[in-house]
Amino acid sequence: MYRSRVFRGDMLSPPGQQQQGEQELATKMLQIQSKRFYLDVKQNRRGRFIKVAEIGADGRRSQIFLALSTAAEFRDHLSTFSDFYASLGPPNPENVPEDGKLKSEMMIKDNRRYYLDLKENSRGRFLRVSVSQTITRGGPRSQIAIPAQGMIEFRDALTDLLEEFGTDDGGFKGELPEGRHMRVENKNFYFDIGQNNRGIYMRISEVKTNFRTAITVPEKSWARFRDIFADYCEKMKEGGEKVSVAGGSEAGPNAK
DNA sequence: GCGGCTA
Repeated sequence: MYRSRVFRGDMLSPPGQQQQGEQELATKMLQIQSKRFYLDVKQNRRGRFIKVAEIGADGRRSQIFLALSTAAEFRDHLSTFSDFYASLGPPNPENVPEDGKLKSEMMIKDNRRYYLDLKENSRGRFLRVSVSQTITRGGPRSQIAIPAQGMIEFRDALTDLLEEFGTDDGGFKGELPEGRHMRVENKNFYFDIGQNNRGIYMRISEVKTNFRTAITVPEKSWARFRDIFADYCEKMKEGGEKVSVAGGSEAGPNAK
């Protein structure tokens, strides 16, 4: 069983107040055995996605993110996995496959790989979903385990959300800002906005007659670049006396 | 009332 809510008003709320322009469009909670799963449909400027959070009985938390298109793929896999699970006999302690993987699938979205493994251990059977290419900065682990008995319930909840919000990831679709050119004395700078499978970026190129170099700045960090730049502008305005810009956590080329 | 073979 699950409970659900849909937020209408939040879709219209100005970006920035929640999670830096991230809106929660709907949420469902399902209790599967000792675990709770939260399925949150969210949206930011990159598009729509579902955050799946697993809360263990002890309060331990892990979560994965799925683009809506990937969530749809996952939903279809869940049907296949639960069919397969239903066809299985009782666990046989003698006949365990390598690493206990009864059935596996993989999904790829941009630079992420999602591994779906139906596994079994002494506690029973479960579907492990793990995500590779994850920047693990002390955050929750990108891996969840759904008890096999709950796969159908999970699929149905996912289906409800996908029926309401569709399977279109949305986000930018080639509507990136125009590039710009700036000339400073004998130097030329170009600002180009691009997009690849890792996301949106700005390419800043310095072009002289026989010299060209460029840096690529992920969209995620534009604001921080701007802040640092602005900070230096301020510092230089204050006068040439004690010019010292607090470095903070932003490391220079010689910092360790 | 869990619990999912590490970094």
